[in-house]
Amino acid sequence: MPSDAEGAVHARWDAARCFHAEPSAPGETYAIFIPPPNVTAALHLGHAFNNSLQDLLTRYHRMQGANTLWMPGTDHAGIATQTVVEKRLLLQGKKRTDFTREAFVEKVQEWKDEYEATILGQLKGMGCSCDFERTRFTMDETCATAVRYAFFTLFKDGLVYRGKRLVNWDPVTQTALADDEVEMEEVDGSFWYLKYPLVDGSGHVTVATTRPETMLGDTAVAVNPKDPRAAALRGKKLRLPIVGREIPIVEDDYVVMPASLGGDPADPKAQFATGFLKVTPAHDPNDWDIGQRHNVAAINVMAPDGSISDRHGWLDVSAEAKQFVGLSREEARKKIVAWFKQNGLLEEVKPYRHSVGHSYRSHVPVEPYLSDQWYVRVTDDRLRGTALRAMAKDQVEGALESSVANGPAMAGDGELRFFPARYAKNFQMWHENIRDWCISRQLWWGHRIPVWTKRGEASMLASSMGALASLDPSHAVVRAARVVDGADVALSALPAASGEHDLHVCLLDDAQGSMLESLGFKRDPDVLDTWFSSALWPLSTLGWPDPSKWPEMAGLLDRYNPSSVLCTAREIITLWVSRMVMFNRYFLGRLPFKHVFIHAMIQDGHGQKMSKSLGNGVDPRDIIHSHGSDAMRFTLVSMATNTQDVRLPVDMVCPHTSETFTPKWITTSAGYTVADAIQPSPKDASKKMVSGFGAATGVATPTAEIPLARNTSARFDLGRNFANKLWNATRFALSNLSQADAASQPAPLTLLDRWMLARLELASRAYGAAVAEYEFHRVAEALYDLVWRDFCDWYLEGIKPTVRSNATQQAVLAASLDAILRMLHPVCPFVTETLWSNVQGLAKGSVDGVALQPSALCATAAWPRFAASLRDEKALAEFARVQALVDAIRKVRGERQVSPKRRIALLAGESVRALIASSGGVVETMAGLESVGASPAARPATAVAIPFEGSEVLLDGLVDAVDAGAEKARLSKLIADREKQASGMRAKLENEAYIAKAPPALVEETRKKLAEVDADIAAAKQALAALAT
RNA sequence: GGGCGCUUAGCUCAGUUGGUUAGAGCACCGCCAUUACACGGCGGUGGUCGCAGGUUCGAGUCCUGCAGCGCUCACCA
Repeated sequence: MPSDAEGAVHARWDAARCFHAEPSAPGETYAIFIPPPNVTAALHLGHAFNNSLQDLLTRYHRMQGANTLWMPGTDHAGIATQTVVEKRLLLQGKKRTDFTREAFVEKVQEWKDEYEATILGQLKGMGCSCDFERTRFTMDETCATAVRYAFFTLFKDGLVYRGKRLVNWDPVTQTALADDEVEMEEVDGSFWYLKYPLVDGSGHVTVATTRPETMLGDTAVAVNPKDPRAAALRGKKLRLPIVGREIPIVEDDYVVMPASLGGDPADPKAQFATGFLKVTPAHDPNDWDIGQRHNVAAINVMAPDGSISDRHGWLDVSAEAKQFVGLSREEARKKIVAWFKQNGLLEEVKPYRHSVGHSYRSHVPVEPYLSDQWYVRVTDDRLRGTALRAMAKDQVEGALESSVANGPAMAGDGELRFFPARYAKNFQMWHENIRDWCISRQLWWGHRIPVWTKRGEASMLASSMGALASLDPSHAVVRAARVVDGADVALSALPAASGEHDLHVCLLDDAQGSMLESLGFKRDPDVLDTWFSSALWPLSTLGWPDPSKWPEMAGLLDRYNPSSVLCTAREIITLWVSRMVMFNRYFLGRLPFKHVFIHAMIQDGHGQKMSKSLGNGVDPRDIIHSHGSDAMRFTLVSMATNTQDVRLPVDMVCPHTSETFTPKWITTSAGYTVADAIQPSPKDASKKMVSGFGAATGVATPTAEIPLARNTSARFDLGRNFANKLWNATRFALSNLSQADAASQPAPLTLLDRWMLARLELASRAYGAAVAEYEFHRVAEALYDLVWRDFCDWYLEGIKPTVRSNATQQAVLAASLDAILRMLHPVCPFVTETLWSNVQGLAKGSVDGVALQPSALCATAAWPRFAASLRDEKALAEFARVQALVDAIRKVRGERQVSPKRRIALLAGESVRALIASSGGVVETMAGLESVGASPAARPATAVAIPFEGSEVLLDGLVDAVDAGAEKARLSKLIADREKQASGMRAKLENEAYIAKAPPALVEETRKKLAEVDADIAAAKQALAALAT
């Protein structure tokens, strides 16, 4: 089996250091940064797919002579990794807070070490030609230096700020989440219609809400100014029930009017709206905006754990309201509804199904929560604008807004190109609607924010300014902000200011940290969003900002940034691609990569995304185990079309018997189809195994008796069969080359030889074109047809009788084999490398027009060069006729079930005999001919006729006696087929509009084709008539 | 709700600017243990290209509408 040798092959590559990039080496630059996989878990097939394509690109360009770097590494994945580690600790009955921060980080570090090793092992197992000597981790020293410098620079430049904003708050893990870390889930809820009385006793208004508990923080009620009731209410105030707070009625366009009062009936909100909207700025993002517009207060009534609290900004707690303080948000909701009911202020309750944001981490509803967080001002033109200006002009939809289009020019403007092009639109729309990026996370695992803060009265802070004067401004930046609203205050204005302020000091390194702490400053406990460090990946992996600190990184930054292409899935265009473009351009003034290639997603057999939590991800090691690495890669490459996600039906392998079987599927409560946690062995139900779903969800833990089952998929048979075919073809070719006859002579190139060389030249061009367009399935297709259809089915079969005595043909065979191994190498590196030395060791003649530079390793071999002279159109056309003739004869043999051993005589006219002669024996070999003769005057009784190119070809000796009935049926069917074809063409030619409007060449071709088909019909009819007599 | 994509043979998918008989692999049927390969060879069966309109000499391909599926962004009155 070809896959046996994979380990040995890897050892040879390592020994030769053939994937190590040296920036000083010659060649065009070709660089790829791996999308660093999260260290949360082992890689699945989605990663295998992503990396197979990157390796194909890398190896292809390496063989083209490029100076290549494929930069590997892993991502610390802040929230995700901390979560998995916390879950594991929970199984041991421990919580994060049972540890010190340092001790906990140590635990996470252990997990990271384990999975980083697993991931790198998987990459090697897949044959990835990464420069493993340069492997980075987003939290290693090099990356940490880059993160620190980037944050410091952004802070200094005013692009990082502290803001009091509503964030997506996870009350369980008590951290802010980025917008994209919130998952929407459909929830059955209710609409509660609450009455708020007017202060003047003249009645009430009714508001509708899905979250009655937030009413404690209401500071206004809004009404649409067009609402007919608005005028009468203008200037009036409401008495907020329970709290007793007097709140204004404000007028705002945002409010949807009920359908009955002229609201748009198509707007679902108009169906249930009352026209009055309670405004709770501290607990709803839209209300926050309304509050800003009308200058009403934001009153936070919740503690960070989501309970009702009077200690986080709520001061006017009435005696009536006291009973709700301390309740969870769920309990508070029930009790507040009950209170309204008791007091006759609950008008109505309607059931309502709507989607609610849930934490992707703890899966509880996210609370919009007012808190202080750090933001990157990505809305600034220096970030957003540079990203938009980077786009290739022809991929921009419409025109960029003029303020962006007229922004400062920069290297790389207009050079960022997406493949497929439609994804450019995603990128553009994201930036056109971008909002500032919340980058602080209340976690322990990550890059800690390098800001020290002291809070106090302005005058007190001003007095400690003196001590800060000693700080080196190139290593420390000081800023002040009002606590009340987070607004920046100039340091010079601080002494005159009043009220509480924050003094923030951002440090480039920790050297001055203890000095600040002795002054009463405290370091921010939060860490940065994972994507902050990911955004720097094309910079940090190359030693930015100061490569001189790491001697082995000298020259990397200038050589490999910008890189050639980023290969990734569409889901992270916004999270990652955008931010890399913004940061790379901001910090370095260039693009991080010129191309963005977005590939399909790998789904399971039920069309579901492979996910860690579902456990439906397939480990590439399972597929390597069942099919081999090359087979996996070839199959994945062949599935890489640019429109369609890949659906992969997955089977299970019984660990007890090694049998492959289809597991029992179940549907989870969330509606996913997964393999039941425990599966019985197909032949012996007493033996059991655990599925990936069982292991991932913790429903079942694998043990020695009930082990984890591997997965496999019949889809990979394609690749396995292909690798096997190549293996056997090579063996056969080698045996012919080593057993050449002593009398072997040079000879002119046969048609078959010329055809094979032309096919190689053609395949190489098709390959290059497909790679340039990132259409990888066309690469697999070109290789499959070249190796299997052309080389094995026709060339190897065709040369069998002649190759041992024809030295020229041996040279062509050896050159073809050598070129095929080279071309196949980027897709199937292991089998080609294993076979390589055998083929390289051949003493063989050269072939004119084929340049095959010698190389010790296939991995470092040069791409085969084919002269344009090999592009022999005549040979291609003539051999196509040979194939058509052979096919026609084989078809009759197949239909008549003639034994392959049976040799037959062919009788035909001059042109067919000339074609057979020019084929150099190929027709005789492939069609099983014993002799070729001229058409006789009298048709032999045992001859069977086939029409070919408009004339009759007789096959004699095919059968002992012609079965007239069967022959009639065969010929009649053939005639019917051709008649159908002819009538279609005839109809066309009789259509005057076709003659008049279709291109003349096409009309001419139709005429020619029709004449040929008609001739075939005539020949077949003649044969039919001969049968009748 | 906005955007994007998909719907082609039993299954998984190709099908480049509209062009002559819509392809592949698997599965299925027949023949073949022929000296590279049964993970093989040769031959075959199988599709009114989601539905309804339109443009065109000509539509799987372009346009409009509809239906279903998926992804993504937005949305908790």
